[in-house]
Amino acid sequence: MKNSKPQASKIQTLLLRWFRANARDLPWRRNRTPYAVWVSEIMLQQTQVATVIDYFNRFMKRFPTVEKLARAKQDSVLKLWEGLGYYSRGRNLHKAAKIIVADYGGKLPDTLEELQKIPGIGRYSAGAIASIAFNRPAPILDGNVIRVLCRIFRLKGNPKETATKNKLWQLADMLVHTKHPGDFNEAMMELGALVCTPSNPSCSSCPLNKVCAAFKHNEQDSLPVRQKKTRLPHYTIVVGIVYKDNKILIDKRRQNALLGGLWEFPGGKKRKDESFKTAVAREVKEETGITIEVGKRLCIVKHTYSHFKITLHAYVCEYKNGAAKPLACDAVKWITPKNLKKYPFPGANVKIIRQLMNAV
DNA sequence: AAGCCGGGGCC
DNA sequence: GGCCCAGGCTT
Repeated sequence: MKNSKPQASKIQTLLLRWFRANARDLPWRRNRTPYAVWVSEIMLQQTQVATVIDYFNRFMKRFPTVEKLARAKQDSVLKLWEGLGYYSRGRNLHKAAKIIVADYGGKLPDTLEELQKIPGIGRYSAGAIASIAFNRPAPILDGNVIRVLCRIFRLKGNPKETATKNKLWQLADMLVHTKHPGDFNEAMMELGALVCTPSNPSCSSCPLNKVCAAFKHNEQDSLPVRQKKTRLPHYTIVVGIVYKDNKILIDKRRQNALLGGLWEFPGGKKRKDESFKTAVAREVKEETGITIEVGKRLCIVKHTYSHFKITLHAYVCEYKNGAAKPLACDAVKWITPKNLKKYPFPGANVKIIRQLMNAV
């Protein structure tokens, strides 16, 4: 580590020069207000730039200020988040907007410590907002920076482990440019996204190839080290499209559950010892209390999450009796088919809705 | 420290 | 089909 200090200014100079010539024109770089930086950083958590752009533009158009966001209904916020994933980000962003208006006079705090008290803002996002929006010399460490640092310094520890992560934070802190911290941090991420990519990095055109220890030893393809893969479990899910007087029953998932706050068709895991139709009737009864008659299967939908896979079997059903109540969910509602698009649904349910519209 | 939380881009 | 992504929260 003793030799890395003298390299810091060289790395800074090379990287900033490269960034000024190669930075992408991104919506959140047009007008770097703290609010815009904050929204973009939350959306960009574990989500690629290309995916975020349209969501960011729609969100900023609908909620141009923190006050507008604070006054919004959660359904409106989640509707704009539909399809983006990690919905706790949307819920926390909304919750945080209310806190910022109520406790911070409508202005985002400008220190690392205060920023990390805001829901949804951790060490990375606090550093990103502090450096990019407020020009404070705070380090950041995201997937891109981890990869760049592991290669430049030829770090062979597992980045998932705390000891390695601490070393990386230390390096990021040592390197961050005092006068241009935001540009430097963005440059590190930009390099990771465009040049120092996970596979087939463009080392020959990298501005840092002269100072990169991994490149020197031709180890850029094996760093950072990654851990072993595990097989994803698979579940069979049944759902009911329950009709009553040309209306369909939907329920709102519990806030802290997977896909919390989103609406869905009632259903759940099929047991091994029961038929599909029995499973649909049982799940709908357990969730909403009503009795139904299960009709024909509408479609089969496959969907992969981070930690498991599901195959969804959707059945068209007819309401029989009982009053729908939110027994295992936060709310239930009978809505007309054309109102389906007004509610936020998980991706797998959107696939079903698409099939439903095609069938009509 | 480990598990949980989505969906899409890319190879 | 697997890896990765401008991570944070909970236990």
